[in-house]
Parts: sequence; structure tokens; C-alpha cells
Amino acid sequence: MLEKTLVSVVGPTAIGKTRLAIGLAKHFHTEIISADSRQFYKEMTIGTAVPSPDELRAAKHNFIQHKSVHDEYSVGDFERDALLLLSQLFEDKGKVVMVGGSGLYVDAVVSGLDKFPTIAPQIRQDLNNTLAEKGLIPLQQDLKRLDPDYFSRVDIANPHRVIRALEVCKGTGSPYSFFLGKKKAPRPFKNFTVGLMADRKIIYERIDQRVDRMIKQGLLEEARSLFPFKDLNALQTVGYKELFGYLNREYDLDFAIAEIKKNTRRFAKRQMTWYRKNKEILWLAHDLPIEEGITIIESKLKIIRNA
RNA sequence: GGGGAGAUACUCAAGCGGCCAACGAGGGCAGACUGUAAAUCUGCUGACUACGUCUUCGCAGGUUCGAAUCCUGCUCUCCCCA
Repeated sequence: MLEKTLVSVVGPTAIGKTRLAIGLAKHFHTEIISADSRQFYKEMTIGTAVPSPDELRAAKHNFIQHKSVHDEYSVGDFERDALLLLSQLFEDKGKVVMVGGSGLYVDAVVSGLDKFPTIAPQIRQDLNNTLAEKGLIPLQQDLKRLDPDYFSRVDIANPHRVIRALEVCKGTGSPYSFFLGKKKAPRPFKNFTVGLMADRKIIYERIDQRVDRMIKQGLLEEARSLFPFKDLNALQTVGYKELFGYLNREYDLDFAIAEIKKNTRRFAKRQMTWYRKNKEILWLAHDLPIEEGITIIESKLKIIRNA
């Protein structure tokens, strides 16, 4: 019990992270922290593949559907909330399991983000308006003036990157890069990350099957109920945005479903790209029996402990 | 049987004598990523012993210094008239 360890499970969508996480949580008699940026929202269930009631009963999950799509909730908020909860859980638990499909969110808990002051939402609103009316170029010029250092490093073709940096510059009066690279608070626990992998073909098949299942379960109705809020950030989500297009009579349902499958595959690809560069991850085959996976993880944890 | 249109890379689709390994779009692949991240953005996408070489634009010939682009024949597809 001396070694507090956060065991994270990562991997592309639909590969079986939830199952492994539950197996681990039961094995370690502990709880699960979800680091999935879309399972936070209580209004979304089917399309985000939230764990089933049975699964939720099998192990205590945290940060599942604890927010509303109407709430503002950022990675920074999540990092803070997760660390707070972790410190509580580690009071009487040696291990905590984290599952997440959102690489940035997992990394935020594991490694930490720099601290940024809260920025008034109006600033971003204004920047978005500028983008819509005048395009990206004036924003790029602004950034070049306000933070030449970051300007030379960012992907200046990416409006989100440029606007985020600018909102910090404008909101704080300091360059965005001023806040970067500060010493992060050390985590009072060790990290161990397990990745699930499979052949591309298998992942894509699983995705297709899962999308079909979601549709059968009533994803369209769920999307219909959220249609009035389709412009909210939380609803810029694969599985919903495509159905909004259908509900808006832009194309037929078959097309929408095909788009969901395609976009989910692309999402899975991006997840794999995110994790691929991380050499610390212990990769396990998706079809390895859970007990075997746990045995392997246990032995690796022992090695770490003795190191 | 007669007349017309067309066959271009994984798909769709430009090109209509040289600047074409061939616009563009889709799809795919690869990558980036510090509070929008299931978001957003970038690159590549004929083959290779790759800042060079080799084979492509239905097939086979021909004209030309030079053809995806012009001519002839053939094959196939579509439309109209019988």
C-alpha cells in the first residue's frame, strides 16, 4: 500500500477499454476515473458509449455523466477535479484505474498542464467573430505581434490554436508562451499506462458494428432530443453531428450512418497517433483474456516497484 | 441495323499537341496537438535502387522533334432512332 499507482488504460475507441478497466478495478478493489471528454455529459449516453448500468455497478466510475452539455468544462477543470479525487482515493487505495480515449485529458492527469488564468468567454467569442468575418490572417498577425515566440512555434493554420493563444494574450496581458513550460506540480503517485491494440481491420470492424448497435439502441432519438443544442461545444461529437445533418434534412439517414462510421474510424486513427509516440505504454492485444492481461500488468508493476 | 456521346490514377472528375505523373474533390495513409481535443490543423497519395530514374490517361497501330490531347482500326459503356 506504500506505492500509490494510477493505472491508465488507453487505446482507440471501441477496442474494449471499459472491460479491461473494470477487470482491473475489481482486481485492485478500487475505483475508475474516466478521462473521456464526451462521457462527462449526462445528456449523451448511447452515442458516447457510456458504460452500461451493469458495468457501472461492477466498479465505481467517476466523471461519467457528471456534467451537462450546457456546462463549461475544460481539460483544466478536469485535471483539477481528477487530482482532487485521486488524492482522496489514494488515502485508502493503493491503485486507481483511469480509462480514457481522450489523450490530452489522460496526459493532463498523468503529466499535468501549465496553469492558466481563467479567461472571460467574451474574448474568445470576439475572436471567433473576427475569424468568421475577416478570416484567419488578422488573427495570425495579432498573435505575431502579441507573442512572436509562440507564433513561430504554433501551427498558425490552425484557428483553434491561434485563438486560444490570443485569448490568453488578450485576457491576461501576457504572452501565451509566458505560461508555458513552468514546473508542474509533482504527482503524488506513480503512473502506469496500458494500451490496448488490434489490427486496423479489426478496430474498424468493431467500430462499424458498434455504430449499427447504437442506431438500434436509439441513437437517432437521443440526437433528436439534443438537436436544439447542436451548436454547443459538447455536441461537436461524432455520432451526433452527423445525425444533426440528417435531422436538418441535409442528407438521408443511411448517409449519416456511413458518415458516423467514417468519422469514428478517423477518430480512432487520431487516438492511435496520439498514443503511438508514447514509449512508456505497455501494449496488450485487445483479445487477450482479461485475467491474463491483469497477470501481465501485475508483474510489470512489481518490476516498477523494485526499480 | 442507323446516328450520337464517352472510356483519365482507389473513386468521381479536369485536361484537349509541349509548362502533365497529369487541376480539383472524395476516399485512404501519415503527422501535429497545453482549457474547443469525439475538436482543430498539416503533409503525402503511379512505381521505384527516390533532390534522379522508370512505366501511366480503354487496346493496337500511325502522324509529329514531341501526344492523355491529332488520325486509323478494334473492344467496351451510355443515349436516341429502328
